Amino acid sequence: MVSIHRRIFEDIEARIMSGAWPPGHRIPFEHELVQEYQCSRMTVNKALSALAERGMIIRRRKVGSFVAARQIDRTVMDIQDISTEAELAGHDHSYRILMRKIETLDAVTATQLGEPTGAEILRLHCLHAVDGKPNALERRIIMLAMVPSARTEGFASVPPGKWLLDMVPWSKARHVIRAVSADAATARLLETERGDACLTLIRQTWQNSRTVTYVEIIHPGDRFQFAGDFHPTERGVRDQLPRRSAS
Amino acid sequence: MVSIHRRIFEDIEARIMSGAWPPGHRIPFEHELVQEYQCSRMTVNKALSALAERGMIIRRRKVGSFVAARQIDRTVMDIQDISTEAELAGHDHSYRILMRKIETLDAVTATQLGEPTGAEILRLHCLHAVDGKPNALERRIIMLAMVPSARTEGFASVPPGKWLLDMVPWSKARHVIRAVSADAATARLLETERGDACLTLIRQTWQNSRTVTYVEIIHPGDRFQFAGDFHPTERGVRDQLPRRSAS
DNA sequence: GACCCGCTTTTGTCTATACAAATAGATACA
DNA sequence: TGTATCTATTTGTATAGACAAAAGCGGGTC
Repeated sequence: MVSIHRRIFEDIEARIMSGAWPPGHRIPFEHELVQEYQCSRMTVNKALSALAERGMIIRRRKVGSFVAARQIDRTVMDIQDISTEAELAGHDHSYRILMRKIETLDAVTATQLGEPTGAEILRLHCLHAVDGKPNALERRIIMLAMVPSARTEGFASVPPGKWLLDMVPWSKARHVIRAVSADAATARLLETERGDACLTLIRQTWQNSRTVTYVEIIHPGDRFQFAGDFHPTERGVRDQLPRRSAS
Repeated sequence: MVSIHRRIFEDIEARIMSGAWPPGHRIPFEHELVQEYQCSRMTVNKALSALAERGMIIRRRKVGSFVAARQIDRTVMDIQDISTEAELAGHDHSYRILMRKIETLDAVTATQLGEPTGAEILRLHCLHAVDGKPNALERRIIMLAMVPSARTEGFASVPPGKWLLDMVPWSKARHVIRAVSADAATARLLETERGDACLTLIRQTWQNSRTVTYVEIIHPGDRFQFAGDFHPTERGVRDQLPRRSAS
């Protein structure tokens, strides 16, 4: 037994997804749907508001509701913690700390991070392995002002990524994915050849516009990829005017 | 002037984002918020339902509402059409068709795509340049059964990616990002060195579980990257039980 | 024509009320 | 002890009615 607003939502969603109602098509007015489904306007309103919130339709007073334009240009990527990912896939994960050093931010890195030069940081290098084979090299900077407890944490039993996630509240994250060639040191650690293509994920995490941590995770290109699905139901909200076509 | 349900939503969101209400923390009951905001329960319910829909909180009857566990593992990536992307950034975009051939699916590719061997396809190779410099090599397969009008389209003025987007309804897309080393032919076309790291985007688009198009877009690694932001407000919905801690 | 005013339509918000569904916890019972 | 049942609490859904806000449209005036 599904609720009425859910049924209205799904009926309309199905018509949009199938292409029966193309972008720009006018959705029936609330009072029309009230007639069709024999329910109150609040119920219809709830269904249409939910569709609008998901970006499937655009609503405008006095004008009506319209199927939103398609967007293929946004996709939701699963970018997980390495240990979590390995566990989910049923693989064995291990890691070891290669370097752990407290220092101050040099000018170049400071600019790159948008933080003041001289700020105290913890620099961590860490090698991850999945099923015994090197899978990722993690190079991390933790802002000690934001995470004072990192000063005494040895990360012996919990990897730094996971530890930080549980420890520190954050409000924004930015990811960048790059392809780079392995330099000699990286190749040696990842047990691959110098010059081989590597997939690098860079993640910077903020809390209230102050950096919490910055990390580069370098994966061997022959053992790693990122994947993401896009369903039109997840389309992002974007300002767009309804087309005046097909009604 | 913001609406009441919006204000409740934002107040709670702010407390979650700041870390004042950590994961597992119990949100006040609806009747408590009714008291606090001096409004009806429907209004409170709307705010809390919206928070639940966004995955910020978990609600359970007779138990209450709780701050959901943090998820950093999903990010929204902008993966745009090459020409659109260049235009947005104020650059000049051009392309030329390297190959355009109608053939039938061989067994290997058919399996890879999950389509029947022997299906008629249009195979397209296309080189994109931004500000005169090669920026991407596009290798595309279009299923002619799904897009019959592609048979006669020359793609002289509209690049295939854009043309398809406007032409064909689709219901699902899958993206994969990989790092690969350039082979000799690719390197020559992209004006880079053989063996250089390249960032490859693979996109397969379906309509009702039938493939519409499959494309590999190979970017030179020194001229390209993907970026995506994650805001906790956009966190995905996932089944999780409330923790019994902090109340 | 350009501009302003008021009418009408459509969506947005809110209330007070009602009952249903889920379920934790208490109670009765074998 | 374990199990079935009852009860109280909380969220989920729905209703009818009301007014507000946005905006297209037409009419009137200059």
